[in-house]
Amino acid sequence: MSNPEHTEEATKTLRILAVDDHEITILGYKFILEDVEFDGYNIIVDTATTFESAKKIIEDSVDSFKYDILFLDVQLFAPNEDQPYTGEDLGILARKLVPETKIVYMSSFSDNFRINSILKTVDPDGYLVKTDIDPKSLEDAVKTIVLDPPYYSSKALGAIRKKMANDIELDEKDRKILFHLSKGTKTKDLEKFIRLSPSSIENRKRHLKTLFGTENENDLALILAAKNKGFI
Amino acid sequence: MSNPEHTEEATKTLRILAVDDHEITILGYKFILEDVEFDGYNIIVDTATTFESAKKIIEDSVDSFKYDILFLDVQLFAPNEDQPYTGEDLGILARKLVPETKIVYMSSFSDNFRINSILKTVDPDGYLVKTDIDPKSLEDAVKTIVLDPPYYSSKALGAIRKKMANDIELDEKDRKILFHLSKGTKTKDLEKFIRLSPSSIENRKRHLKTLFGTENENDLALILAAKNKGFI
DNA sequence: AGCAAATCCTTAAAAATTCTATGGATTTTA
DNA sequence: TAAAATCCATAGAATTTTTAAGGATTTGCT
Repeated sequence: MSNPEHTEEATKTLRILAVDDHEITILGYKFILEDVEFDGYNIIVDTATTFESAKKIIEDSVDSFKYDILFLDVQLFAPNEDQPYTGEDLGILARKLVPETKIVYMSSFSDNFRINSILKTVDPDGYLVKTDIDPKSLEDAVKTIVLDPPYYSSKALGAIRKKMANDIELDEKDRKILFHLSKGTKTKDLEKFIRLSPSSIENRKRHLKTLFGTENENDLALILAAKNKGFI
Repeated sequence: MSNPEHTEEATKTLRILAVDDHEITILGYKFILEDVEFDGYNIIVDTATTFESAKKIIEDSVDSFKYDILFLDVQLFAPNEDQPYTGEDLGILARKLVPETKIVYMSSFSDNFRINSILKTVDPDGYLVKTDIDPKSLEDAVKTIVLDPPYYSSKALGAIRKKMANDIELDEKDRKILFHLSKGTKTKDLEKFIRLSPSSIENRKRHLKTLFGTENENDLALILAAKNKGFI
């Protein structure tokens, strides 16, 4: 279990860093979290609104106190301004720098592809879909994450459940095909993202359609079925 | 959501069938569950201690009232008396007969292989490892399962987390090899369970050992590593 | 210790699967 | 309707998996 520096009984401190590009959201977390009654802990919430500033704060913390929990927004930047780094990258970085620190993700929607990816690359101690969050559940989350992780919010659990219940097995190339198709990439352009010949891509697409029970239907039907089963 | 037959406001009834081969365990559930305060529901717990009796009760219920929740013990029988049917079979049956009924599993230990199998074949609305259960968590479980399933107890979530965080991909044959090896089956006897030649099995075993980082170690090291990552 | 059984490892050929290029039919889009 | 994109079938190439056979090593048992 994470072990914050503290004197024996007096006031134990639980240090949290919340990273979200919306200032107002951060204020919400800070307001709720610093109010949580939890086993005599004094909860302190620091904040950051950009990848760079969060990175700096975490790096600085390595040699002094370390944070007990990191709350990371999955979508650190607006999708159109193509910033190179996301919340996922920040989590990967943090795992290296401060492995004992618990990491919790928050995302606006339950994007299955993203959830699956983060569960593999970061294996966070918690995953909260924002619409699931209210003061009480956030409090539950903090306690569970400290005492007996992981904590997954209801919608996150829904995505995980779908994935676990699935007996369709896809390899990396299949997943990439589905992902890029769902982003609107045209079949003929897929070869730029996936190291396969156009005809192989077509073969795999046809194979995917039989797997998902959308034979002789178009690509839209395929990606809808894939979404439905939690792959995208 | 499941909709038990009840008159408008008066007393809504929540019907539960608990199946476990240990009488004493059932009494525990009954005692706790019928005491739960839940939104004006009157909770009734019926019980069964064998596969056959449970099957009969469920079949009979199809044409009258239907149960809202089934609590099923994973290990319905002692492992030595090789009864043909397990809690998993009962769940599969129930899903067919009464698809609206919520199904919850309880198991004595967090056997990853079993959990993974049940999550695929039955996709239950809840999975509780018995050592995680106390009156409060059981109450939470019932409420969550009725209102917003699924509910997975802490140790079950641990197993699920391991699985989701894994990037090792095994096919059915690999999984069978691991499973039978872990049961003590000798390599030369594996071919009776898996449609492969002895030399293929050896190849796959070697491949598995590299995947799990136990190259040049014995089979025990392999199955320990596989257990550790949640595959067995 | 010593024997037998089981496991481990290599090699090489057979079998199966996947990839690829090509050409043409069909559908979608502008 | 013309052009572009998608869909589908075929067949040879490339890759991976399976299989058989041999011997080296380890394990289990008396």
